[in-house]
Amino acid sequence: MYFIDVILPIPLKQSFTYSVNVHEARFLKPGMRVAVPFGKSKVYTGIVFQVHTEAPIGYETKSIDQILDEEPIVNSLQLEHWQWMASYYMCTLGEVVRAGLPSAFLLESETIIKLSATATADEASFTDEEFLVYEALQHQSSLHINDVRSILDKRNVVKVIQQLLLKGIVEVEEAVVEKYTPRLVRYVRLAREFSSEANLQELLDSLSRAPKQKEVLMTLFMLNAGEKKPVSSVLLQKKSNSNAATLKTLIDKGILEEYYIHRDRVNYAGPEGSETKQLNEAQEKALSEIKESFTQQDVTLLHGVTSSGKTEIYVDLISDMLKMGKQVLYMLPEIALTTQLISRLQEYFGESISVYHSKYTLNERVEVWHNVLRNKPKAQIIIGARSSLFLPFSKLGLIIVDEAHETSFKQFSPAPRYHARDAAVVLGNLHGAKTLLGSATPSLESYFNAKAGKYGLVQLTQRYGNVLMPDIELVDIKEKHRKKQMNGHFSDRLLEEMKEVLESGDQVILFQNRRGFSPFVECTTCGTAPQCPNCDVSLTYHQYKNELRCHYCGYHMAMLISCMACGSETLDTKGFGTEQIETEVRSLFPNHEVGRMDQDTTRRKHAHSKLIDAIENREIDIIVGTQMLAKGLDFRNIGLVGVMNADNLLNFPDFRAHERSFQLLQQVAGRAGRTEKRGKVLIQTYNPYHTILQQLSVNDYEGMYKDEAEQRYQYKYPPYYRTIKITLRDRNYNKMQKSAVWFAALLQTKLKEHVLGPEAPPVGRIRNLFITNLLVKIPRQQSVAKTKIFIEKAVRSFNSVKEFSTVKLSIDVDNY
DNA sequence: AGCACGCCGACT
DNA sequence: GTCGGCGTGCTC
Repeated sequence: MYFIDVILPIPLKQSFTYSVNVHEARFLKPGMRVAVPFGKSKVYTGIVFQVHTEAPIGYETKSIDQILDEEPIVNSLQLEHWQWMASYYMCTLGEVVRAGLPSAFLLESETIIKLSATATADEASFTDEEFLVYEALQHQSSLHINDVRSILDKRNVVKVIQQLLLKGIVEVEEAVVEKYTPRLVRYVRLAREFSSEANLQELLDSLSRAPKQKEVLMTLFMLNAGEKKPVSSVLLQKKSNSNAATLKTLIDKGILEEYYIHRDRVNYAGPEGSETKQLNEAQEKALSEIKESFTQQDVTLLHGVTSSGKTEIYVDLISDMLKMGKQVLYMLPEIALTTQLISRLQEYFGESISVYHSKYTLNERVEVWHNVLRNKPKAQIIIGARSSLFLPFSKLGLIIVDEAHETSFKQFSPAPRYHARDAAVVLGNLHGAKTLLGSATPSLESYFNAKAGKYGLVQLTQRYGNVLMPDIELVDIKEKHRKKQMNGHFSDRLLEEMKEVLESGDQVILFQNRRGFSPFVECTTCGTAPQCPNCDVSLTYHQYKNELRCHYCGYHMAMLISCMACGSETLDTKGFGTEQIETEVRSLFPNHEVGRMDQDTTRRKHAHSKLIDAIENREIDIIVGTQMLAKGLDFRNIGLVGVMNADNLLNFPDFRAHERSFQLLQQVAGRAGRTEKRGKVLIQTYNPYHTILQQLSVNDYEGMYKDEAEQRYQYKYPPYYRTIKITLRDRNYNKMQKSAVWFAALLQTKLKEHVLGPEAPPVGRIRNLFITNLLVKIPRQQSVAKTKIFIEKAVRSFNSVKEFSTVKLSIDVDNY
């Protein structure tokens, strides 16, 4: 007897054992996919974890339905990495698999019903609902569960289907559908029988009265003569000025043959092999320091100010790796994955690059996966967001984590709640590869690790081409308000500078941080703001659709005409987001083009790049935007950056608010003055004497680091203490509260004062679930691994309490 | 997590 | 009297 342990993409700790026959056992290898029956009626796709002969005790194994791969699609290094991830981030392997595999690899089980072949319908015996389904099947050969749901207009349709099954009217078919369909390109060639000279001549003669067809053939010969490349039907049509009909006639006559070749969707046909830019002295020095550091350390932090030319250094390191035949992973925060950077790298490496992130379609992602798996030439360098760390690399030599301080490298939900920067370091170790963390404003943790000697540290303090650091000016808007020198949200200083820059023909960026300060609607009579019915938040106002929307659950409604509480029509939109700034700018500068860049305006797939193009082509003079503006964009003619209000950033209730503000503001500032002129940055604030703003204005990262580190030490926060956040959610507030208190008490038996909470989060209810948090702090000298084992044990106890069975518990390791 | 099974309130 | 609510237990 042979068995396989299968990882299913579900949040259950165990792996599942199925029986296989001897042939299957010989064929199957870890990393292949199998379709297996699960529970009463489901079919899941799982990954084979191991093949063995030990019969499990306590239950009967089921046998597998189907083997889905010829070769493993997941290699052993990945499995090892994924196991680390599951254990470190306290989640299941199944959850890691679900996050790691393109969803097209995880086939879905879909219940499909069909009219039974032997059906002898006794329509009189039908209930109304049964009749509706029966009737629908007269028009459609098969129905999906969801179709039945919409036909009957209710969720629970299984009973109806069961009745129909019982009566022998319908049959149920459990079908596993392969979602991935490779894109095929049609090519044509001359049929073999005409390959001889004589036959060909005869053929051409026979076509003397079909000039169009002859023309097509002549074009085909011409194309073939040039290069020995296959000729696609599209190309042939175009070159010969013919149409699909002519081509079809030739194929039907048997003169041409059509054939299909699978073509990768993701391909680039740009110029290739540009010479590496000559590095300047500072870059050369940094490069050799990095190389030196890599002889001692596996991880090196490159701290280089904005536009110091980090990318050129990366390019150098990457070419070294390619020469050694190693793969390179270049990770970026999703938001920075702009065409700008990608095309820049393509100039150097051309076709060796593949891109991988969530905006790509399922098919594209499957293709990149296969290319990496087979170590294809075009998959030597992968540029991707955090999920690219799951790709089937076999000989990774270097991982670059660019903008390594970005918090979007951390996944917060669903599980696995991993930090891609940290997971990359582990992945690097597994491959014996080096990891380079690049940042203009390193996170405190990384800088701390570098200072402590855990990582190498290389600094680059000069901007490329001796461009000066921007001149940062703080504007006290408290005073400006007092002196009545404000025009809406604009101080006189900001307006002055804007005018000057616009007159000189340069562009202006206005930065408005929206976070925690979205526009909402308030009744000026009674002060009521419309609330989301499912979450504890005010609905936010979206001007472009004139509707109210909840950011947490997606609930939306048309904008109200009168107040729901008092009925008066004195509704006012409060708070200012980018929309309002945009409106104000338009009326202040009616002769200039204004563009807005935020989630609303860039939601559609190409909206983002269109906007960037418009800015680069200087079709837009003033750009109003959110954080999006700060990341990975490289504009040439920004004379001024205005920060509308720095305070809502600084006052954010999080222990990293100061660090984040510094990082964000410095990045925004870095957008200014990338050419010969020195850029100007104006920061409007109610509190110009704030230490962070002062440090920012003189570009004092080191000072900021010292102050912040001191604070973290004082208040027992990372990097000095590690933290694990535990979240409890339930529909019932009291149950949620009670369970949290119970669980906190259990944790405290061992972890004592290092268990904080329960504490309600800023938004205490989302999607009708009440939420509370516990925080476990782990001092340096305490074992993180042991603490996790203890927490896991506590979770098991928690789950065995019946009263708490509906409470949802989730764990976030390193929740920062 | 899904999903089925099973036991109590609000309607035809 | 049924439909459908959601508590409970299970998945190889």
